[in-house]
Amino acid sequence: MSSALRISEAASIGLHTVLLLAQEGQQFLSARDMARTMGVSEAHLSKVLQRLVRAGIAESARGPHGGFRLAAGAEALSLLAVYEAIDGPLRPLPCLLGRPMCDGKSCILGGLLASVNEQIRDQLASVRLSQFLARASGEAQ
Amino acid sequence: MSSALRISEAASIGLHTVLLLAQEGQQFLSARDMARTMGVSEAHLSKVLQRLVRAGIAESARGPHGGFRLAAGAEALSLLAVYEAIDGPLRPLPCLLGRPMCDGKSCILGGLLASVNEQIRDQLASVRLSQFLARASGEAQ
DNA sequence: TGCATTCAGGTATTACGGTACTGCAATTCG
DNA sequence: CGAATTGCAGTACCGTAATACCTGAATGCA
Repeated sequence: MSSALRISEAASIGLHTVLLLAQEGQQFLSARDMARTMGVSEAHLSKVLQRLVRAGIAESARGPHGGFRLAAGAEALSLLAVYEAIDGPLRPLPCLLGRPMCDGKSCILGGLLASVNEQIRDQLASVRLSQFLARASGEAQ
Repeated sequence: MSSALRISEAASIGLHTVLLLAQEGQQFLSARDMARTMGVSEAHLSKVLQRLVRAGIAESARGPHGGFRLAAGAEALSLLAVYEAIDGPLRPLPCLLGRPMCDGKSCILGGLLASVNEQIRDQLASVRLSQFLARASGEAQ
């Protein structure tokens, strides 16, 4: 009974994390530091970071002075790619389960929800990580 | 890891139910019939119907030949009102929990998600139940 | 070579949504 | 007028999924 069209907290953390990493450039950031910066639990963040690494969006280094940074070429990625790396692919959202009622003709809700979904997709896809890149060398955006 | 921007099944059922009721006009529809029509569980539908009644969107009649129908004046309502009666108010969606990071300046994600949310709101608010009203007296739409 | 640091994976816990059950009111028929 | 049937209303249970925790493995430095 609580909320609305929900985006998972994990996805939110992931998006913010990627932004942080982009701002840091080649520098490594530890999970602990990022957790403090964002004010989220380090445990939860770690899990999200694992997803990003496995998806090839970030890369990790262990040991002292280790941490995470954006993988090479990740600047070209969109926020949509990041989102899908965490929460899985963005579903087509076919209406509901409505075979019996909404299959034949185009259900009003189906059309409506589909268009909303398209808009979300477009918005996420239109933003690239390169917009937030702050080069360590000093070259501003 | 499963889905995406999610709309609850309860909300979907509620929206469809209201459409069904609108098409039926003054006639009462039993929960069982509607459940069959939509292909959803009667128990779950009942819960949704309770919400609609308490919100003043639908009205119920007990006993034989009872059921549910749209409340007087409900034709003027929008799909947004129906949605909020079921899933609660549509949150402003402030970003995530991001006080520490996103409070001061406008967070990029906050702005993005907020605009998406606005679009959803507008879409839902632009559709009125009267569009689906089929008068029992015979006057076509 | 040993120790401190940090990531990696698996495991428990909590919260939410969905489901099922039981109770109450109204109507209709005998 | 009374009883049984019909159908809504509220409550309680259960399963799933998201979140928080905990232990282990690997790396780099002294």
